[in-house]
Amino acid sequence: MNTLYSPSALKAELNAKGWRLTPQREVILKIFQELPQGNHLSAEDLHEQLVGLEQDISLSTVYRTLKLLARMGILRQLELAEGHKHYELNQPYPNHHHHLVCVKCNKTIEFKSSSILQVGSKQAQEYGYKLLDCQLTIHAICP
Amino acid sequence: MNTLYSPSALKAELNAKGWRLTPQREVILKIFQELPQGNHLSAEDLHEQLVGLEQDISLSTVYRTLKLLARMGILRQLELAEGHKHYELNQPYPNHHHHLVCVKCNKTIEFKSSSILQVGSKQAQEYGYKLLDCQLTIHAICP
DNA sequence: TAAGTATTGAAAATTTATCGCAAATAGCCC
DNA sequence: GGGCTATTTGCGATAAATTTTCAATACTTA
Repeated sequence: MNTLYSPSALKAELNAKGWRLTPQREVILKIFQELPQGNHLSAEDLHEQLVGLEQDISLSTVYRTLKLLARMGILRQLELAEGHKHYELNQPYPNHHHHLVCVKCNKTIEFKSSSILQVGSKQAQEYGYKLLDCQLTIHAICP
Repeated sequence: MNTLYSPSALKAELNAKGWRLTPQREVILKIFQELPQGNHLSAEDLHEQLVGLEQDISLSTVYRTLKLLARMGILRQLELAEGHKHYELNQPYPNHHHHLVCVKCNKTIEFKSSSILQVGSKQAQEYGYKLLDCQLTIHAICP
């Protein structure tokens, strides 16, 4: 899984696969890196933030970039109960976490568990897959 | 999590919350109960199966029923990599399983892990949530 | 069995995400 | 640094998935 990405590290990783570092990609990654722990953004959320920052990035590019960064393992795609995908930075071990979601009110609680990442790594390894992300999602109803 | 639902058990569970047992809901649950292990259906898939069975259930009702049964904890909603939601029966312990998904080719492998369900139950309990479902999704790239 | 409310079907509307194409630009080589 | 080429962007159009509206129908309960 990923470590912390400086712009140049991002560039290296992109170029290694024939992709390019663009200002749009850099800005989007920066936003996720500066997002407070526990926050996550949908494509629309992100687009609005960018407009607020006077960074004019089209919605298409937002979608394309989110997909790309998730496929690189830099972002993780969350499927919470909101009906659309959310994204957050895919952080390595000590910050790696999972989600407990109330399907009624959509409230989401983060929690950590070292054993889950172990199970995930082991499974991926067993089948020879390259691990990108590993997330436990608990659907439940809050009191 | 759920046990096996007979039509009358389904009726009881529905009525307890002011909902009704309809032939549509009964047929849809039956289809999932007879689905071979490892299969899962999208709303469209299910609708096609129903048409094939000469069960004329509208697509709206299919969507509504899938959502309802998932919220009751009878079905689980899977977010694999296909771009639309899939559903399967939410089975208790010995059949409870998780998914390893290749984000490139969409191939999905099921695997079991008793420890994950334990982690999930513990977390839900800790916050006083009523557990509906608990699934580990591993995103990875196949060889 | 009748009353009252939940549910259904059909079509329209929304929401979410992708695509095609021309213009812009990052990376690379000299 | 300037030019070449392939990648990326923005825009609008489009597609796909899901929800909503509303009148008609059908469960439940008393």
